[in-house]
Amino acid sequence: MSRITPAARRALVDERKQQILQAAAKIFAAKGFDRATIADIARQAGVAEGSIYNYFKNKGDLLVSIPRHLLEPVIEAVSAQMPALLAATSDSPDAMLTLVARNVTTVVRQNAFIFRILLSALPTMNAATRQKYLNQVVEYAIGALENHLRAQIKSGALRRDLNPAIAARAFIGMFFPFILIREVLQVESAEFDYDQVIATLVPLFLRGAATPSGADGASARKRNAR
Amino acid sequence: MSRITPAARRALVDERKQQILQAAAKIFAAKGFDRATIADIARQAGVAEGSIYNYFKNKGDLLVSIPRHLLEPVIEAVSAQMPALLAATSDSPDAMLTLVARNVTTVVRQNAFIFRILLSALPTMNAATRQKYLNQVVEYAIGALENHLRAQIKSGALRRDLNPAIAARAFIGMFFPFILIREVLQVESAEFDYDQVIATLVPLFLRGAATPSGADGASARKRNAR
Amino acid sequence: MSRITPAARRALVDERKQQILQAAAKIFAAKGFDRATIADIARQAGVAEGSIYNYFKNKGDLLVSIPRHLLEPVIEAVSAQMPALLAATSDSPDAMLTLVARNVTTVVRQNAFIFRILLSALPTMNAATRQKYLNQVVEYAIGALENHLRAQIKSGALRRDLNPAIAARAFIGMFFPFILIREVLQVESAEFDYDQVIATLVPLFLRGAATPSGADGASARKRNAR
Amino acid sequence: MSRITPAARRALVDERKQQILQAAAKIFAAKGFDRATIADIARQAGVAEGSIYNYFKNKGDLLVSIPRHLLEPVIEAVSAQMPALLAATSDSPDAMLTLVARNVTTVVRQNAFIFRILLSALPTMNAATRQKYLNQVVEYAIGALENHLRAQIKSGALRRDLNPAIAARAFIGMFFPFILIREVLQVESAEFDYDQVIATLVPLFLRGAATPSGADGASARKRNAR
DNA sequence: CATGAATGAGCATTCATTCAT
DNA sequence: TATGAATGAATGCTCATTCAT
Repeated sequence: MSRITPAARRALVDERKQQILQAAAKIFAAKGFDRATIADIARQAGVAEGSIYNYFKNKGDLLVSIPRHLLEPVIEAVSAQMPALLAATSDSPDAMLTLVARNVTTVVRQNAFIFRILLSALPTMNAATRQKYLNQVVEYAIGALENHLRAQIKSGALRRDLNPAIAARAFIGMFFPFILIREVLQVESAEFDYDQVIATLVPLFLRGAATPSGADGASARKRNAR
Repeated sequence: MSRITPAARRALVDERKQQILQAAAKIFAAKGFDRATIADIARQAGVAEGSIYNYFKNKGDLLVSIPRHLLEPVIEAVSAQMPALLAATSDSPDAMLTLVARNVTTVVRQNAFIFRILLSALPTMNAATRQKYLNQVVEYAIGALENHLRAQIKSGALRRDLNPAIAARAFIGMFFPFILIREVLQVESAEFDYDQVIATLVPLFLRGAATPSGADGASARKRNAR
Repeated sequence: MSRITPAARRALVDERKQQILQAAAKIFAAKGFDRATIADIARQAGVAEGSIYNYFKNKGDLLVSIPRHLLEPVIEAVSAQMPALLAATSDSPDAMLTLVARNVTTVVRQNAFIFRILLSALPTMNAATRQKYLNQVVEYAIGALENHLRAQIKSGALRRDLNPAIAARAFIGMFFPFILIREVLQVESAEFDYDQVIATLVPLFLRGAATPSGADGASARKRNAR
Repeated sequence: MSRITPAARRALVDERKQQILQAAAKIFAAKGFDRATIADIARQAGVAEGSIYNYFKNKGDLLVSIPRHLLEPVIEAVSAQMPALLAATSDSPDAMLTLVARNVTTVVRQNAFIFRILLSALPTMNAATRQKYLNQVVEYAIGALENHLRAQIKSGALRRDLNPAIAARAFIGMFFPFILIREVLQVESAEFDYDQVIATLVPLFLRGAATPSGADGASARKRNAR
C-alpha cells in the first residue's frame, strides 16, 4: 500500500514529530503545560488537532518527548565540543572556567524555554519522570565539568580536598540566581551583565578551589602554567 | 448590630483566612496551581467550597495571598534574627557564612512548598506579579547577606574589587543545585549531605573572596583581627 | 414579652416590609428578577440578607408581593380621583380623553419600573400568577375608562355599535408603542413628544368613536354640549 | 484537505446553527433567557452541551443570533409581500387596514415566542443592544404602514394634519392590549375575538383619520382633489 | 494518515437559603 | 428579631480525546 520505503516513512514521521514537538515546546514555555491547549499546539504546528494524536499518545506524551527530541541534540552538541574546548584551555584554569561559564549561560539562555517547561510541568510529573527529566537537563551539563575538575585535582592544580561533584555543581550554581531570574522567570532585573558576573565569579571560584601554595589565584595560575 | 466587636470579628476572619490559605498552600504545593481544585482546598480546609469565596475573591486571589500571609512571616523571622546572628559571628567570617548557609538551606527546606507553589504558578502570572513575587522571595533573603558582605569589604576583610551584590547572589546560588533539586523539584538524589556541602563551599567561597595576602581564611582572619 | 402592642408591632412589620419591597422593586426593575440577588436587595434596603427572610418566604415572595404593596396604592389613588376627573370633564369628550391619556401616560411613566419587573419576571411566573399580576396592572387602569365609555354610548354621544371594552383597550393601546418603547424598554427614541401624541390621537379616536351625525369631532362636541 | 467543499461545509454549519438556534429559541421562550440552561438547549437540540460552543461563542451569542436567524426571515417575508398587498387594496382604505391588522396579529401570534424571548432578555441587554433589537422588531413592522399612510395623506384620502409616524404606531398599538396579553404574556383572557376586534377598530381608526367632509374616504378624496 | 466536529467530564464561581449567635 | 457566615446545588464554559469521513 505504501509507496515509500519504510525508512523514508520513518524519516517523514520523525520530521512531523519534530514539527509538532517544536510547537508544543513553544506553547508550553509560553503558557505552562496546564494552560497550553492541544488547539494552541495544533495551530502553532499548522496541523489539525486530531493529527497530533497520530504521533503522540496524549498531551503528557508531548511533554515527556521534549527532552529526548529537543534537549538531547543540544546537550550532545555541547558535550561533543566541550572536551575540545576544555583541552584547548587546559593550561589556563581561568580561561577554561570562563569558557564553561560562557557556555552554560549561553546554552541556558538559548534553551531557557525548556527550563520553563520543566518548571511548569513539575506538578504533572511523577517522581520517576521528574528524575529522568532532571537527569537529562542537569547531569549532562555538569558531567563534563565534573570530570575536568577531577582531572585538575589529580594533576595538583586544584585542592586535593575538593569534592569535584560538589564543586562542579556549586560553580554552575553560582550563576543560577542570575540566569534563573532573567531567563527562566523572565523578570527584567537589568542590574547585572553576564560578562561582569563571569569576570567576578570565575576568579573567586578559582582562588577558592586552587591549591593553597600561592597567596592568590594569580600565583596559582602562574605556577600551574609552568 | 453584631454581637461581637469589630476587632474580634477581624481576628476571626484572619484566622479563617489562615486556615484556608494553609489548605490552599498544601494543595497547590502538592498538585500545582492549575491542577488544584477548589474542592480539594475546601476539603483540606474542612469548609464548604462556597465558603472560600467569603474570604477570597477567586482562586488566583488565594495564590497571591500566600506570600503575604505565609511567606512574609517566615521572611520577617529570618530577617529579624539575621542581624543578631551576623553580629555574633562577625569576627569569624567562615562561622558567619556557615551560619548563613545553614539558615538558607534550613529555611528553604522548611518552606520548599512555597517555592513549589511559586514555580507552579509562574505561567499564571503576568510580568508585574512575577516581579513582585520574586522581590519578596529573593531580595529579603539576599539583602542581609549583601549588606554584611559590603561591610566586610569596607573593613578590608574581603577584597575591594568584590561586587557585594554579585557575591551575595553567587554564594546563595552555590547551594541552589543541591537545594533546588532535592527540596523543590523533589528529586531524590541522596548523594549529598548538606553539612558536607556547606563545609566544602563556605571555605571555597571565603578563600575566593578574602583579601589576597594570607594563604587561607585563617590567616586572613588573624590579620584582620589586629 | 413584647413591649409594644400588637397593632404597633404590625405597623412596624409593615413598614419594614415596605422598605424591603421598595428596594426589591428598584433592583428587580434595574437588573431583572433573575439577575437581582438577595444581596443586592439587602444592600439597597440597608438590612442584612438574612433579615429579608424574616419578612418574606423567599425571593419569589418578594415578587408576588410587589403588586399588592406597591401597585395597589397607585391604582387606588388613580381610581379614586378618576371619577371626579371624568365627571368634571363629562361635557367635553375630548377634554375627558385628553385627561385620561395624560393620566395613563403619567402614571405609567412614574411606575414604569413595575412594568419592567413584570416583563422580567414573566418566565418565573405560572399562569395563575401572571393572570393575577396582569389583572392588577391592566384591568384597574382600564376599568374606569370602560365604564365611562359605556355611559357615553348610552347617552348617545358615542356610537351604539361601539364595544366599550374593545374601545377602552384600544384607546389605551394607541399609546403603548410610545410608552412601552421609551419608558419600559428604556430606548431613547426622542422622536415623539407625549403632548403631541396625545393631541393627535385623542381627536382621531374621538372622531372614530363619535356618533356619525356631524362631519367631525367639533360639531359632535358642540352637539354634545347642548 | 477537507473531503467536502467549503460551500458544502458552510451549508452544514448553517444547518447546525439553525438546529441549535431553534432549540434555544424554544427553551428561551418557555423558560426565559436566564432560567434556560445550556443543558436544556443541548437536550432539545439533540447535541452535546459542548457542541453548542462549536457554533456559538456563549449563551449570550445564542440570544443575539436569534433575531438575525429567526426573526429576519419572518420580517423579510412580511416586508416582501406587504407592498403587493397594500397595492392590491389601495382603493379601499378599510380593506387595506384590515389586511394590515390581520397581518400584524397573525405574524405576532405565530412568532410570539420571539417576543417572549426578547422581553425575557431585556435585563441582560445594554442600551445599545436593546435599541438594535427594537429597531429590527418594530421599525420593519411599522415602516411599510407608515409609508402607506404618508401616501394616503398626500393623495388627500387621509387628513393633512395627521402625523403618519404617530398614526402608524397608534394603529398597531390599538391591537397591543389584545395581542400582547394573550400571545406574549400568555394570559388567557378569552374575551375577545380577533376578527371582532379588527372589525371594530379598523373603521374607528379610519373614521378618525379620514378627511372630514364625506362619510367615507372616497368622497374625502374627491373633495380634496378640487 | 489528515481532518475537525462531537463529546462529556471537570471545574470555578454564584447565590438563595439556613441557622447559630 | 437582626445578623452575616456557611452551605452546596446549580450552571456556563473549557478542552483532551475520539472517530467518521
